[in-house]
Amino acid sequence: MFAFYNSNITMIYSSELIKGTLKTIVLKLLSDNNRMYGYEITQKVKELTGDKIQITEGALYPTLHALESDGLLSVETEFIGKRVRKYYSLSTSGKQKSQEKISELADFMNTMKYLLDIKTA
Amino acid sequence: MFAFYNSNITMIYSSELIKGTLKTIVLKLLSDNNRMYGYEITQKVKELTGDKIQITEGALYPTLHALESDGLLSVETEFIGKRVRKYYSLSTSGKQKSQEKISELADFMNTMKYLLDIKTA
DNA sequence: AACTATGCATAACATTCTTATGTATGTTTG
DNA sequence: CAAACATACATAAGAATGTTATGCATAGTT
Repeated sequence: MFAFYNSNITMIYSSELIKGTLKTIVLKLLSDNNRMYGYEITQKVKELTGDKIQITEGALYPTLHALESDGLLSVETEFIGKRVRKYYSLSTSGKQKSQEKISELADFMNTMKYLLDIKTA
Repeated sequence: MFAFYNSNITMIYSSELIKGTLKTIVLKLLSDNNRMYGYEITQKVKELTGDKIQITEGALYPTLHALESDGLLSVETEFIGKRVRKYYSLSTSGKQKSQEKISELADFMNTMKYLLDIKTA
């Protein structure tokens, strides 16, 4: 057996950290890319994070559906050969929401950075 | 009615962001402070974050119990007058775990900062 | 006397993931 | 050319981890 199985050579973040950030990540990517489909989003995140963040399909697709039913995304279904592909893009309210969520997360991270760095002794 | 009800004058982060960071926050505070009790932790976090992060008791106490049963924390019960107070401090493995979780979160935040800032167009 | 703060605890519920499973097409490789 | 891998969607059961509500009790403030 290999002892490297759970090593940090490629550190994948413990899943709980991703929680709560997924919607923001999706909205951010869509605000930069006009339109994307689900599988593309998973690959883009992997690529941009050097495999550190891997979005599972079980998490992504329900999230996309939720964002859509909240009116933040619009969808266009296309066929590549016989295979379906669903392109998502931000609606007007989605663009606004996107900015809000990005700001909030950026602010939160500053706060967390402060919390982690300070010595409170 | 007041329109300021949900305003951002004092922006409290949407709760989903806190998820997954609570254990790390607790471990960090304990690594800086030798020993602390639950209520003190909630107040310290409020103070350090300018009320932006408010840890609820319903989240904190179960978390402290979980960290304790994982052997990361040890407890000393004291009485202030007639009122009980439970002081928590890091065990040896808790100190190690604390460092790991802090590193992971710091790394995660760098990754997220990159993800949020970059333009992928 | 009433209200607020300190200090613990737990239970019902909600949210949001993971893991597993399902279906189907397209591409690469031994 | 068969098997394996990659692309592409979807959903359901279960786990994890919060919120909200409630409960109890003591201490301080108005």
